Amino acid sequence: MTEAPRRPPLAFTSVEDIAAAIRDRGGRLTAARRLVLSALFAAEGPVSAEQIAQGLDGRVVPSDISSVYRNLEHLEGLGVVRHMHVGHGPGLYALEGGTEREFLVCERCGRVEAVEAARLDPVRDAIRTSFGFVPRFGHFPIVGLCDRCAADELSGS
Amino acid sequence: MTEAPRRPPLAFTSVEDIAAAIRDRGGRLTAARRLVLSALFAAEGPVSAEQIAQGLDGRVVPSDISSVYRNLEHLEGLGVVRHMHVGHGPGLYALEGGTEREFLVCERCGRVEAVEAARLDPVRDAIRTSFGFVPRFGHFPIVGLCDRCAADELSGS
DNA sequence: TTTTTTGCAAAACCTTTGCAGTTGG
DNA sequence: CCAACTGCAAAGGTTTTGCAAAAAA
Repeated sequence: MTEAPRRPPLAFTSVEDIAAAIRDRGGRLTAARRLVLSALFAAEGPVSAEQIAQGLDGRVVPSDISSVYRNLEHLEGLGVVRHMHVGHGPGLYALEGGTEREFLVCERCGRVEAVEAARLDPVRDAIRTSFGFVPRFGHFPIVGLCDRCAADELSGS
Repeated sequence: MTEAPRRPPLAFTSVEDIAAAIRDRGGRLTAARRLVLSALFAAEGPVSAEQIAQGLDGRVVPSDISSVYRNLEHLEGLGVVRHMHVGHGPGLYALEGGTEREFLVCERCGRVEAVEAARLDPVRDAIRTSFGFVPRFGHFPIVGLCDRCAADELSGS
């Protein structure tokens, strides 16, 4: 036994694809919900609720922030979305892609790098073996210095 | 070369011990500042600014929360204190002890386990080798399940 | 005496909640 | 039609800031 069971990846690829999942659970595909989903599809990485509400710099229609929060929460319950906390700012939301991903967050430049979850297996194993502790990087990702910033830090800063 | 240089541990053992460090930088050892320090010495683990302001359940004198925040920030600048973020709640503050410590935070029961920083070297190495990313667990510790909660989770939940 | 620090109040920031009205199915 | 949802406004929790009064050196 080396790895804990990993939940099956959900491979949603479009808003319509998600519609069924929403209705299956008694939910409704409203305009506001559609909007949150299209924002998440339009975003290239994890984004804040406020970025979504403001329309992602013109890429989608702006909307009410409390509805955005409620919809993100709803979609998270469906397994379609997840959120994580990086640094001092607001939480960041992303679609749960078809592939299991974890994130490495640079605390210096803010870059958020997605990595295949499986590539962190040795790391999880090392921590479990040494401390009897099972790390979960999904909600509170690994924070540190990306390659560029690590290099900068060694020289001048 | 396997490890990044680690900042020299500061081995403050009492409030008076820290007084010199404060004055060296033009700071003053006021009653409010003394109070924050004694709260940190009295605490058995990382505590929130509000816990300190409220007097740590009667163990120290209560004080104004904005002064607590300002003093924690000041002491952090001196290298005497550090803070970390665990879960959704307020930030937690602790004295920078003589030994380098990192923390493992259980996202289920809230337990904060201190571990010797050196014991995480293999973990840091693995991440740096695989991703060219230098993790720093000081400010955003490793979150997951402690041994007890991991066991519970496997059985009933 | 001079500069730092305090205590209070108010604001800022992120997120949640109450509610009357709207809408999807 | 009716439960689910919306938009607005208000509140909640954490942290920061402005400012006149107090205190350390």
